[in-house]
Parts: sequence; C-alpha cells; structure tokens
Amino acid sequence: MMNIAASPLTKKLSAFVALSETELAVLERLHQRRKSFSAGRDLVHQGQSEQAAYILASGWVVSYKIQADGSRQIVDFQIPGDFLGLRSVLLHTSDHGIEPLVDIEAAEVMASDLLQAFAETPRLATAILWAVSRDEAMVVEHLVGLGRRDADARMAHFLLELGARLSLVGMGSKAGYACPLTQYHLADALGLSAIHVNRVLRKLREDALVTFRDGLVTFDDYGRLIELADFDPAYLDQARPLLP
Amino acid sequence: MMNIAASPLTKKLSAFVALSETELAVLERLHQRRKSFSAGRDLVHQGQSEQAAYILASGWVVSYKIQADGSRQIVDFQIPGDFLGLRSVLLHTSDHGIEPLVDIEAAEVMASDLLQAFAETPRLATAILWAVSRDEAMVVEHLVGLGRRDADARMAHFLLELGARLSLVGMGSKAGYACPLTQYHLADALGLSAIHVNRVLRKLREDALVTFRDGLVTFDDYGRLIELADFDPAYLDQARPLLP
DNA sequence: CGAACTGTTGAGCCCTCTCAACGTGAGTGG
DNA sequence: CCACTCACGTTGAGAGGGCTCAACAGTTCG
Repeated sequence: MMNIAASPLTKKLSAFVALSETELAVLERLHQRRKSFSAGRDLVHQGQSEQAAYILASGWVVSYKIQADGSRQIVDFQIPGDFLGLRSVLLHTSDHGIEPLVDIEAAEVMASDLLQAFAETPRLATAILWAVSRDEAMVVEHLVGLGRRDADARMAHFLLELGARLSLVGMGSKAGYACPLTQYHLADALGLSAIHVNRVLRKLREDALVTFRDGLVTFDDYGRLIELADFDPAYLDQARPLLP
Repeated sequence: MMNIAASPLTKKLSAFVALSETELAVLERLHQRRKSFSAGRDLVHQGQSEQAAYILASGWVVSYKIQADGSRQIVDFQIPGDFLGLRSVLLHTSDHGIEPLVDIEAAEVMASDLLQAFAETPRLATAILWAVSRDEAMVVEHLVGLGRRDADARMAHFLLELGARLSLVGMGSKAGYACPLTQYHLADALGLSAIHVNRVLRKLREDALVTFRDGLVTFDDYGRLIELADFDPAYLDQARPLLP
C-alpha cells in the first residue's frame, strides 16, 4: 500500500498519535468506499436515522439544525479530513442536517467498520476519540462566541479559526484563504441576521482588519484581529503527540 | 465482582451497548481510584496541562471558560455518570476550567488506563465514543439555544434538558428536581445577565410554566414548557442499543 | 430576460444590557 | 446576641446592540 498521498484525516491523526504501518493500513481501509455528492443536496436529513458516517476527502460541508420556527443554526463547517455524521451513527439518530456547500468527495464508513478497526488497533480508537474531542472543542469555542462575544469579535474569531483549520490541511495561510461561504452562512453560524453580518464585515474591512469579498478572505492585520477576537489556537493545534 | 450497585456511568453505557461480564469488569476497574473534592475548589484550571480525567460518581460540577475580559461562559454542568476533563486529557491542554458546585466524589482515570481498556474490549471504546458524542450533542443543543432562541425559550429548554438528564440517573422526574445552581450560574450558562435571568424566571413562574426557587425546580406545566422551548429529548435518550 | 440568489444601505424598534439600589438570610467575630 | 459582611435575589430606569422591515443593485442561470 502506498502512503505517499496520505489522506487529510491521516495527516490530522498523525499529528496526534504516531501511527504504525498496521494502523495506517487499517485507516486506509476505512477510505475504501469513495462516493461523490453534489452541492446543495443534503447528505443527511435532520431526523433521519442514519447508519453510515463519512470522512470528507474534498470540498466544504455545513452541519446545521433547523428550529421549529424555521430559523437555522449552523453548528459547524467541515473541511477535508473531518468526519461527517459520526455523531448521527453513534447516537443512532440524526439531530442535525448535513449539506455539501460544493461538490464533494467522501469515504463511507459503516459503524461495523469502525468497531472492527478498533478491535484491530486500539490506538486508532484513541486517535479517533481525539478527533471527536477536537470537534467538540471547536463547538465549545463556538458556544463561547455566541454567549460572550459581541458581533465584531465573534466574526473575527470565526474567520481566524477557519483560517487556522484550513492552514493545517494546506488550504490557507496567515494571508488569507478561499472561502465559498455567503453572508447568509455567516449569519446562521454566528447567530446574527444577514443584514448585521454585512455591516460587521464592512466595519472590519474599513478598519483594515479583514476583507471578506468574492469568496476570498484576506487578513489585512492578523495581529490586531487576533487581539480583537481574543483568539488562542491552542485547541486546534497539536503541539506534540500524546501517545508515543 | 458484584454488579448490584452499578455505577452511573455503567448505567448510561449499558443503555447503548449490551456489555459483557468482561466489559463490565474492565469498566469497573476504571472506577478504582476514588477521590473526593470540595465544592468551589477547581479540579482543573484553565490552561493547565492535565494527565488525568475523572468519572463523576456523585455531586454537581460546572465546566466553564473565562474570557480575556473576565466574563465567564459556562459550557455545561456535569452530573453523576459524566466524564470530567476527558477532553483535556485527549487534547493535552485544558481549554476550560472544571469546578465542583458541591462536594463531589470522582474516579480518576489516566490516559493509559483508557488505552489499555480499549485494547481489551474494543466495544467499550465504541461505548465511550458514544458517551463523548452524546456530550457533544448536548453542547450543540446548547449552541442552538444561544444562537437562535430568545431568553425565555433558552431558559425553558435548559431547565427541561437538565430535568431529562437527571431523570436518566434517577435524580429527577417530570414534576421537577433539586438543583444547586444560582441565578448567576444560569446567567453564565445561558449567555444572559443575572438580572435578566431573574426577570425571565419571574415571567416563567407568573405564567405558571416552571418555578425555580430555593434550590428546587418545579415544572408547573410540562407540556406548555416543552412547546415554548421546542424541546426534543431524542439526543439524550437512547431508544435502543446500537451494538448488539 | 425574468427569476433567484447575494450583497448593500437606511430607519425605527425591541430585547437585553448596564447601572443603581435595596432586601434577605447565613455566617462570623466581637 | 448583635453588628457586620457576603452571597444571592429582586426591582426600576435608561441605553444600546442587533433585529425587522423595506428597498435596490449586481450576477448567474434556466
């Protein structure tokens, strides 16, 4: 088996556990059933009882919840290397919808595959538990943003976090990144109205902090933006592997 | 080994996976190092790099993040059977603080214990992954509350969720439950000011929906409260085990 | 070439915040 | 046993951040 083109998930997990040849092989086997999905067509509907999870190989995905009153809260965006719908499989009910923002490629993973992989290599179980915990840490940070940051800081923090995540898989830098999100996506993610998002973006742009325009995020003053957002990327980055 | 007095965690996990004798024994072994902690003294400080996680045996605990400006966002409250600081161990950095609200008892679990347990019984790994996913589902629901619910619905949803969780471990019912939280705790959890919490509670009480008073939550009209909160406990309750 | 989606701007309003004050009960020390 | 403090709860008044309603411009696409 060739390990030259490691999948984004493998890259991510390798930062956490030093994976052996065997473990890499098992991980690679999870990527076998490759599937494609079209932008805008839900992968998982809210309320559906789903058996399969996915590992995102390319493209952007949004996870959201629809309220009874019709309003939408975006929980997170997924980028390559992230799991899709793992929670739905484990909880045996999908409490949220999953929609590709662009055409995507993803590997299908059944619950039984996961159990078998864990049986073969317990360290892999720990590594995946780590990945799930990291996802939770992001949701927690998101939560703090909604609860205790004003609209400007919330937006700044969001754009910085996304940039950091993209940098880890080679899709961004401290200069900026390509971003297919609309202002409506930002609004539903940040708990704001689309109109207010527009005003906030204008303010950040006029203050020469960030520019969000034409599918491109440009950091005009990275340092000052970090200060405004009170951003600390510790929870995203893995300084050193925990398991030897 | 006697299984008569199953720990709260065992109860929770058993609802998800049918655990064998061996698995129960391994799970029981994780409970060996019993420790006590006093109310108000942080178990884990924010920023600390922690090696041990805990399984809460009795008492209430709060997980929170302090912002640079001094404001506090409570991420969640833990009740018996919940993990404490598992994320801190896995991410190798504590992005949040953990404080006992009352005197508590908890079993210390080292990262190595966990790895060893996974090696012996991979199904246990899946079960714990489930528990972590359930925690994440609660944080997600919390996120939706902050992003898309007004203060009244947010409070109603919070009190209902807590009631449902407590019911699962035998500490509450549809009539109500004992609750050691102050209005300041509610404020920091729900992203409101303590003053507004007070007003919201008064309104809910005057509308004969819930009464929060003297450490006691009483549901005056469970049905109407669920309607106001748009509450769906699917993500908390396990209809049937996923793994045979 | 109309329809749908996205972005932009203005005006007014309301939910929730902040500031300020006061009440109550539990400790605690003199 | 009383004064004092401290934590928690309660209420009022005014301010402000973000929402809603309304309108319009640019693009893409069928």
